[in-house]
Amino acid sequence: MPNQNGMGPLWWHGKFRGCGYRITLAREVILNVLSKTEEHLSAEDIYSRIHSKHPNIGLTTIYRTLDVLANLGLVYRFDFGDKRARYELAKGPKGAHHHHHLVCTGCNRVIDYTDFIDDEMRLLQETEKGLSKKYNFRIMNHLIQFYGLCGNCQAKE
Amino acid sequence: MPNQNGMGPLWWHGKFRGCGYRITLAREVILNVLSKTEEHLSAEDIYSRIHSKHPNIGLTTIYRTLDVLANLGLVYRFDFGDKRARYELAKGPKGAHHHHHLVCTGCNRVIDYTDFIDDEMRLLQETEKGLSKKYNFRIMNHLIQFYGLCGNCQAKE
DNA sequence: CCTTTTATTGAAAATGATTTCCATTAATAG
DNA sequence: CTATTAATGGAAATCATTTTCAATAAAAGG
Ligand SMILES: [Mn+2]
Ligand SMILES: [Mn+2]
Ligand SMILES: [Zn+2]
Ligand SMILES: [Zn+2]
Repeated sequence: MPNQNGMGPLWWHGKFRGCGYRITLAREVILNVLSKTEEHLSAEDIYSRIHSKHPNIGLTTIYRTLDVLANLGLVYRFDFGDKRARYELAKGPKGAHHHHHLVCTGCNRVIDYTDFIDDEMRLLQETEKGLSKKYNFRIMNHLIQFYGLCGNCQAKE
Repeated sequence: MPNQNGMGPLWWHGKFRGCGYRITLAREVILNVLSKTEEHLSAEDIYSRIHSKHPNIGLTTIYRTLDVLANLGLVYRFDFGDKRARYELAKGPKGAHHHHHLVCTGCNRVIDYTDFIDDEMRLLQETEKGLSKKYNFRIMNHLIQFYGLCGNCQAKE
């Protein structure tokens, strides 16, 4: 069983090696930051969380690494309307549940929710099946977001 | 009944006036372009479709107008992953059906679909109701997109 | 119509997230 | 340990979108 903590090959090393990618400090550190938060971090967010301990890891590398991770399907990239890409781990070793998002258009807060996810998934699956056939479209992924006002922002109305 | 063709107050004039916005040529023309296409146009797309006939309408105005229209809810703004915002009329006088999108990650083609929309809407409504209560979140809008490969791009695999 | 008020506009400059360049560094195969 | 070449960082470039500001033109009132 692949190690999940201290040393030894981590869960993602295999996938990396298999694709010819090298295991580097920057990549370790970036994945580490992502696996330790519930938030939806931007490239700069990650940079600033890393920078004090690893002043030699540049912002450019963060961008490049996030690109690699997104292509590998290890992270999801989102657009929550604040003009910068935000990322979350697709599925850490913790096995976080699949979820969707509530996005507040007032303050840009993002709430993860898993309620009704089962019904959603069921519908999505039927829909995917139908659409794949009708449009000859191979669906790989989906995005569901609700936009509105969080409690705070409703109060400020 | 508000006029929909040649002259007389158009369907959107009321909404505009009510919000203190003025009716201008640029706005007429931009809404006109949007109402005549099935495509999901970017600001520049609109600019180039207008420019030969109205060389005096600047790109800046297109951006500003699209902002106004989006805020009024007359157009929807989308991010289909090609690094530029794309727009479609929310509901022209033609009363286009509510729909969602299939987005090809290979060639960026976007397909409108309305299949299963009724089931989707039913689920969305229940979900909205549940989420509103649980998270005290007032949902105003939703986004559903499927990502994958269109027929052409599957062939190129 | 004519005048006044002020929203709207265009052109140019600024912005800011993301990318690209390129010389240097370091992961990995042998 | 050495060779190969992917990965990196810093500076410069990109490029969609926004801001600035002086000029223009809707709309309201006569
Ligand atoms: Mn999330
Ligand atoms: Mn559409
Ligand atoms: Zn809020
Ligand atoms: Zn395609």
